[in-house]
Amino acid sequence: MTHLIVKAKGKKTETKQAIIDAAIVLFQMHGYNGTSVRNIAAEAHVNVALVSYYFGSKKALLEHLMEMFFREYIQEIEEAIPWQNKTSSVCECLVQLAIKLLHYQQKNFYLSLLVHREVTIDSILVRELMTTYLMKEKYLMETIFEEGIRKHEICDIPIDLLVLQYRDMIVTPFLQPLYLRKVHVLEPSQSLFIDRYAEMIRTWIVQIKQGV
Amino acid sequence: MTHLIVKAKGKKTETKQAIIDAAIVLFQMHGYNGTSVRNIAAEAHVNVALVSYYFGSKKALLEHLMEMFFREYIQEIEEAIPWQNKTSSVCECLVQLAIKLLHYQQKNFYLSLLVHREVTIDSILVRELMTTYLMKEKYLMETIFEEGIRKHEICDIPIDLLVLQYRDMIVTPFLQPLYLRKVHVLEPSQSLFIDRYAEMIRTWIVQIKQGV
Amino acid sequence: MTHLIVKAKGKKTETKQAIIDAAIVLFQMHGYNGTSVRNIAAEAHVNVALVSYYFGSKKALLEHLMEMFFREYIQEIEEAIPWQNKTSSVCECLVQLAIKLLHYQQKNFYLSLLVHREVTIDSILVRELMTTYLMKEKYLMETIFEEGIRKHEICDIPIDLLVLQYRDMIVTPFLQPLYLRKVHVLEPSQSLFIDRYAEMIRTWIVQIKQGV
Amino acid sequence: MTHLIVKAKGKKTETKQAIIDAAIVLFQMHGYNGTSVRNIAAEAHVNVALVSYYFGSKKALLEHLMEMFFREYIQEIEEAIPWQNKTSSVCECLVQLAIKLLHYQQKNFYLSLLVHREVTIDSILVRELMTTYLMKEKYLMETIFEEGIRKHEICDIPIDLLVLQYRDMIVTPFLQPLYLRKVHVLEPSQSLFIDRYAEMIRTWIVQIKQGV
DNA sequence: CATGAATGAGCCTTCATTCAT
DNA sequence: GATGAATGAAGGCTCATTCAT
Repeated sequence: MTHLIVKAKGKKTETKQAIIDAAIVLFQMHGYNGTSVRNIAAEAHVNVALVSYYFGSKKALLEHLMEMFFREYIQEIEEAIPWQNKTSSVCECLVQLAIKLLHYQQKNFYLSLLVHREVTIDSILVRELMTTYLMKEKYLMETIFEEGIRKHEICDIPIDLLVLQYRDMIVTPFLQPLYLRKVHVLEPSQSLFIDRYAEMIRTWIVQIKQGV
Repeated sequence: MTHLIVKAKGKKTETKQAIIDAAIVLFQMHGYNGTSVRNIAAEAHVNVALVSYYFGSKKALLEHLMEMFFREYIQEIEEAIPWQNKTSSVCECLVQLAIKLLHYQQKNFYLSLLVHREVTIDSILVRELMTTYLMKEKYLMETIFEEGIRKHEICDIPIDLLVLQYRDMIVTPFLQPLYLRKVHVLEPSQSLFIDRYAEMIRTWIVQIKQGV
Repeated sequence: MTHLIVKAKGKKTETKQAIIDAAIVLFQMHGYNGTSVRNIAAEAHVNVALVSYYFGSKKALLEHLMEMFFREYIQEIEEAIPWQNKTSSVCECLVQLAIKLLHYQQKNFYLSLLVHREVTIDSILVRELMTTYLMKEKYLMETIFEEGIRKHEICDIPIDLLVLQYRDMIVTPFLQPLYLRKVHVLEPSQSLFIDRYAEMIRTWIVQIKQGV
Repeated sequence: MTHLIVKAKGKKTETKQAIIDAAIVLFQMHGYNGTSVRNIAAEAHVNVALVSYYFGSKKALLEHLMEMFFREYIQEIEEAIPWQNKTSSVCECLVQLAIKLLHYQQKNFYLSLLVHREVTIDSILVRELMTTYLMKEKYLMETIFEEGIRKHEICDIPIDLLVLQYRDMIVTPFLQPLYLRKVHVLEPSQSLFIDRYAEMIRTWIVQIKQGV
């Protein structure tokens, strides 16, 4: 009896996950509006009606994916704020955070792609995500840079521009992977990529450091 | 007589332009797949069939818009290569080019938005644009940086990463304007924005300059 | 329980059949290109989308109908080849086959009409049907006439022309029923028609018989 | 001045003829409903609006073509009735008429094709053509057969069936040319075809002759 | 005579979703 | 939980025709 329920629940989770995986791949590839619920169901080897059944609607499925992404993304940042790692310098902390976020996005490659692109479109959902997660992201990053400036580790450049540039470098590989791939022959999904790319970020941080 | 001909010709151009304008606004707002030909026709106050009549298909209309954008965009870069402006330094040239491209994108605000986002999706068209225009963009930018390094104006940092970062800063305001607007309270479409943003780019260029 | 399953299955078959019936009537009446999917759906009292749902496309629906017709049509011929009815003469066999085929077409009156007319238009589908079914029809009929000539029952007239003429007589009432109806006041769909028309075929066969 | 008018008129006829020719080819190939006015205009290298201008409507163009065909077709029959050629026998007259009509249709190959197929569809136009031309055709042919029976040249077989069979043989090559071409490897548009095919008709006429 | 822009209706197909089973 | 038939709206596009030039 218990076994049956567990199995049932297992099957439920399995189906739900299959839909999520399929949606991530297809949304990333063809965009939200370019992907049909039937495409997703087919890719997931699942009945069409189950998408509505589990997620309510196609839109709600997208929301679910985006929330998934941002929740963990923000958590990664929170865990990296400097006063939690008192030993290291702020600059080192910025480098480590960048690397963490790059790894997080690489691990969730397709999901990151779709989220970053879809955030580009103005909609109620996106505005909510902006105020909920991206403002928090900005706030947290600002906090780190402020700490760096306070400690005279970092030049006194306007903080918002520092954050903008910093975040940009972290996001770009997963917003324009096709550009990197085709034009720069860089493959953001490859593990070696981050090593090289982090070097660039490190260089940038060195440059904004207070000249000795 | 002449007047009549002009008027007649004007009507065609007028309709075509109305469709283009409407398409730019709507594609930018809801994405290509989120915009219907009927939406465009309605926005342009024009009969639905005229979209097919003038552009062949919705897809061809998008292609037209993208080609429009890139052709002039590349031209702006070509006109800015340093040995055409012998008086100025390479670094100054890079700043001037950045400002030019920011202005070009600001002038074609919605068009830039839609192009940058749509280039994010893998498709035959996008791959063609990549090889036709974006590889040229990269080549031209590389040429400038190479000149800078050759002249010992710029630190010997890997050129591809310099280009990547440089282009990033130029493109971001028009790829993620919503993020800038909502999170950073910056309005990339405002003329004041460029003044401030250019300052950031200038700072970055100062940082990659060969220390004296 | 069984009842429910039967009913469920019945509903699908019911809808599919309604579409088929409606399509036959309308294709026959206004031609394939003169009939819209909406016309068919309306005639079948069924949602428009179900035509695509069950048959994939309007074209595939036509193909389905034609295959339906020809499969059984050829089977009727195969069952009538003389050495399966050893008792009767070849000539009698030809008469019987003609009557069988007339009855088959009369039973599937509208279907026959549409098939024969649509076969008149050059297309990939039609070419396939030609090589798959009509060449087989020709081959089978030739075999019968050959047997008749071998047995000296039938005059030694070129076989291809015999087949052409024979098939013609069988097909015409269902290719030009309007002509028969309006000009000759013959109604090929009436059961009496075949009796009379078969007499004509019988006369023709008597004429090609070896004079005693 | 006169020259100009003549030239203008010549151009008019030229355009009209180009449309007619194009329409015949395309209607024959893809059917009336499968051909668009734009297809015709393109094939004729003529502006779209001119089809409506010269013929009023697409339907009227079809009517024009059909009338064209039937008017001359009937005339061919009228010129062949036996008492106008008193020297020859009725049977020979029937053979000659068949050959004439085959030649007429071969000369107007595509036109014949389209007319015969389009007559297959029930419509007001077709019903009019039936009563105007095809009933006359039947009447004229009956007259000839009656003469043959009266003169004891032809067996006393029901006249309507004789006419049906006779007309059938004449029309079939131009109603089902694809069938003849693909299945029987006969090319009704080739001049040699008629020689062979007429032999078949001759044989048929010999068979319905009063045995001596 | 000829043009081509414009129209509104219609084409076939696909959409996200619902519902009875 | 899962199925697949069913729905009504909307998708992109083509149609025959008109009309100002």
